[in-house]
Amino acid sequence: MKLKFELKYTDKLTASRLGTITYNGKTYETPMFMPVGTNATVKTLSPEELKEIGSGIILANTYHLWLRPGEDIVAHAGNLHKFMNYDGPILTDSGGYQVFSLAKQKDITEEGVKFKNHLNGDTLFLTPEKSIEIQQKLGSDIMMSFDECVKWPSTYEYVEKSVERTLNWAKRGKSVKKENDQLLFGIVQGGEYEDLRKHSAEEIVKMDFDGYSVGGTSVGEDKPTMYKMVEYSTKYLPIDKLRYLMGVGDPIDLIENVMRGIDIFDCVSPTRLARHGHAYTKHGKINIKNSKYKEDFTPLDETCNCYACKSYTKAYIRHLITNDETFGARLLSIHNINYLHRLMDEIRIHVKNGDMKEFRDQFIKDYYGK
RNA sequence: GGAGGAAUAGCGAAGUGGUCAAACGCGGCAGACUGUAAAUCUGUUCCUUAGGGUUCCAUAGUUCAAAUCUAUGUUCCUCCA
Repeated sequence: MKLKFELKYTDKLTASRLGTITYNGKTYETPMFMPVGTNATVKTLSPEELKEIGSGIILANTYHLWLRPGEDIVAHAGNLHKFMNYDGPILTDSGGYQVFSLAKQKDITEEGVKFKNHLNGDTLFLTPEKSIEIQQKLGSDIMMSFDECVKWPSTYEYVEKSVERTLNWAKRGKSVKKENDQLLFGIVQGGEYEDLRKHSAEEIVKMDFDGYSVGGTSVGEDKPTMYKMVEYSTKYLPIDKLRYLMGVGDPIDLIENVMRGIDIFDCVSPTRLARHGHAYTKHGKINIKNSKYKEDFTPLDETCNCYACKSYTKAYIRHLITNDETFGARLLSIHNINYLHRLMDEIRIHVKNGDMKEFRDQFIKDYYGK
């Protein structure tokens, strides 16, 4: 079944938007946060738990599923939905992030990217065509173009070349796409350079993708730079298509970037931080391993409605985490993803109310205590 | 009763004359994490007023210098009776 996006409302004071995604008879509201399940699982959580906390689209990763179990096995299972038992929408990243996190600069050529398989040392070669072919076999609902996620900072000269390469790759990927229900998104790159972002966005829009991503953020840049990168990108994107900011999930960044016209976000933070013992709360991020929680028999966040907060205390979760008990990671993952989903709920209300700036300022006071 | 062996920081364990406040691991205390090579990684962990001070079972020695060598004692382990 095909995923459909409808823009419902645009804020007058900011670039914030409200919309709906319909898929498989269900409607999801945007702006939305998407949990990451790289390896065809949102680490420690079942699909039922994800639905319980209100997850909509979730992510999976082309590169990792290509290596294991292999796209053919997923295809033999039916598709990714059947393989992992998730009937909500699934978005696959193209492997573009692995160009940033795994490849060396010299491994990147016009043709594609050479990887050293971290599992057995094989040399692998991923191209834009190959990435789309794998994603088609995986059967995700939203496929991403294969791009180069450039490290920050990078020189203008390097980013300029990289943008051309990513545009080329987008075209090549699109050319092998079959006519089916899968959507394909283009990705805007261009580093922190306004004219390169503009060029990247305008050219990618000309290719007419089903939606657009802002890439190349959350690679170590400071927040003002990230926000600029987003602004330089979204202002050249068509209003009626979904806009996805890749890899961003810090609570304040969700608010700031909704205000800059983003509809959907993904980030590993809630689940990784959970496994490392951290919880988002109304009053900032806490480290449950800190000894001050040893005898704290209150919930992670008094204002939270999640399963972990309804039934368990900080002291107990601390005990689980310090003993490497998986249940602790699961409780914190439930809590953190739920926190981001509830934050998006609030954001939607404030977009509708037209008071996003006030909401942002109050959030900063509560979260950072200033 | 006899014969061997061992005692090192919170725990385990290296070190067997100077480069030793003492490797390493665990535990403890903190920190980082952004389209997940991440249930991972980093720092720190005798005391300190930051100048130093006090350590390697105890005591007495040898030596310019001892965790390291000697003597005695204490405790523990193994084997034999």
